[in-house]
Amino acid sequence: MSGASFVGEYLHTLDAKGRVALPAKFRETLGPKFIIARGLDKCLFVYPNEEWEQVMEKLKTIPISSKDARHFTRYFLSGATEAEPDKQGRVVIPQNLRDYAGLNKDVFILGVGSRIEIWDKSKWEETKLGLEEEFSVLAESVAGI
Amino acid sequence: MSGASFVGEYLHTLDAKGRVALPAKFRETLGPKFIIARGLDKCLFVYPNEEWEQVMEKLKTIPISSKDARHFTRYFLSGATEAEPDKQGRVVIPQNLRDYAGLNKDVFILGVGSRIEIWDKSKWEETKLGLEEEFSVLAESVAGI
DNA sequence: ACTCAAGTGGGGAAAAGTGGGGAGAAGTGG
DNA sequence: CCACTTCTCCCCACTTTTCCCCACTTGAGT
Repeated sequence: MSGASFVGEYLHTLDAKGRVALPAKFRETLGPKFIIARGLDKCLFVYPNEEWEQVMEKLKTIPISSKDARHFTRYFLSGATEAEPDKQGRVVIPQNLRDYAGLNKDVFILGVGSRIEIWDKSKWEETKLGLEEEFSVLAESVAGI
Repeated sequence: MSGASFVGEYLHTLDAKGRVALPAKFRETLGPKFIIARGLDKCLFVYPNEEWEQVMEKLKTIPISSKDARHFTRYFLSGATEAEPDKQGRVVIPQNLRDYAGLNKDVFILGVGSRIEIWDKSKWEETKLGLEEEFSVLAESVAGI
């Protein structure tokens, strides 16, 4: 059932107009319209529409009367954007999202199963170094892989 | 099905006449007429008509016998305005609402799912700073994203 | 070596956002 | 009831941003 399944690591560039080309391999699965939002660990999450619907469903169940919930929803949704790529397969990343993820010229685009992530190059390289060491440890704690 | 779904963050200006341009992306969904009301956390809520109907439905279910409820309803509804944008897509924000939200020249307009919010620039920036730190914590507790 | 697809850069038309003038309606005082 | 002021709203004009399109570069495959 669960639709998309992205994998891979791509190094692309953010041009002067704030655009990045999405990896060709991801385009078909993403479809003509999708969502870019603030993600955990200061990267951006890119969701195909179906995945986004599910996230929205969850958010709707949250009562507006809880202050934490209101704030979370506000922050999360105001930091999201509906994107559609141009003829060359590029999307514009809005300024606020670029700031959030600290994106400079070079960015990594990662396939992470049901979503895609966009990272600043150096930030991902650092993170990755850390992960390499922990990898086997993590594998055990996460699941019985 | 579930109607509107606003996302994004836009920095616009309130001009000398008390007008703001609504983001072009929101206009179609909002339609030609909509409601602006006092919102929670000292910002303004903007609802498309359908969403407003639902809010009204909820209010009706509140027992009039509760004093808190009466006060809330009174305050909430008396501060609401029906707005329709001019040819340029701008709406006038009445003085009482401007006061309530402490709006100055620069305002942020946020898409928050079923509604839009209007914030004074500096107030939202402060609020947002606090939220950035809590984001990962809230993400876990609120939704299993 | 040639071809084709993917990624990158940039120019220019169109749209979005902003500011302000002026006619008409509404409110106020004589 | 009329004259005056004030406020609202409709429209025009300017600026900035967006996005659509064309062209170049690189690298992989045949």
